[in-house]
Amino acid sequence: MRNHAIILPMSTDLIQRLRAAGYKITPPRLAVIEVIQREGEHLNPQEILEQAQALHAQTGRATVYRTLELLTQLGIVRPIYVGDNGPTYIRADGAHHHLVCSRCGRIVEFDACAADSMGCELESRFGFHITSHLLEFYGICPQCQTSDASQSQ
Amino acid sequence: MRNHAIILPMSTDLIQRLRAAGYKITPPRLAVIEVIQREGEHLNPQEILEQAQALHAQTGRATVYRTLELLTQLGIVRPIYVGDNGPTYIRADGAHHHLVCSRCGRIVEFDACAADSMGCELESRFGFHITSHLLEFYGICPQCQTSDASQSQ
DNA sequence: ATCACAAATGAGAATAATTCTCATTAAAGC
DNA sequence: GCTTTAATGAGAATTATTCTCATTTGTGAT
Repeated sequence: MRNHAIILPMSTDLIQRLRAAGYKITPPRLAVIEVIQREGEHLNPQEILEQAQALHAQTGRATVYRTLELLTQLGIVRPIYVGDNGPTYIRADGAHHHLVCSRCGRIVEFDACAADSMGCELESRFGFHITSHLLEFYGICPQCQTSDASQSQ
Repeated sequence: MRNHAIILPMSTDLIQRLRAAGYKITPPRLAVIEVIQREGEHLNPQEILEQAQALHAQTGRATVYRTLELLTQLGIVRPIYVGDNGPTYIRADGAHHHLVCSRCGRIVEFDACAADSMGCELESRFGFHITSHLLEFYGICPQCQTSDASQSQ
């Protein structure tokens, strides 16, 4: 039974990176990568499993965890924890900017970010090759400011 | 049996905040707060439990979770996820700046931060009352840059 | 100080999330 | 096509977290 039947219009460069690092190109890995490439942001392991299974039915849960770990190692994806939910995965390039309410968990995303310019300085200062960043501000949202102090969501 | 026996040189203002929000001041809560005040950063729930039990022996695990949730709601502490470990708790004031290696998980902390100035702008733009922030850059550390691509830790 | 009441607690059960184990499969290079 | 070895899926095992419920204990009123 051939599984190559799935025609994935995958970004070939990611496959190259996997292969270059000595990893095999397998249907479950392709499925997970495809899911993240396509749907992208903030999927949790369960959701990634489900969507990967839509592409490659016999994909197992353990393999999804293993693949996410591998892709994280390779700097392709990254777990992110926002609010009180478990991890969700995002592409490890690009930036994420959140405004998080400590009281109700409400999250606002914003764009403009002074951090971009900091990247260069840090690169030379610490020798890191920086690929992305996360900037989160915490505080109390307008709604929670006006309502009673001892409430939730 | 009186449990008030524990003399805690606690910052009274936190007690005030708890009381003001209608919560009772109990030995386990005092113990957890004391642990975080004193030791402060990056303790996980297990460690917080152990240290709280050193202050108030009969403190239960569930209560630690409940107290951490409460303190998070009140904006006193905040869970933080760094590397592949579970949550650890930090005081919700002040800022945290990390440089995280995607490959080996190495973490470098840095100080200077352009984000402070952004806070004001965001406050007026979104109406949040901002109390702290987290800025994390992700990339590859010097050590991992020089070593082979397919390695870990 | 005592009382009444609701909130908070501890113990352990229940659940959910993640990791491990191991026999089987299949990708990659020859 | 054949060999080697990494990768896989299934489910067991483990770990972390939440829930349940009977009991205790702060708190404000008396």
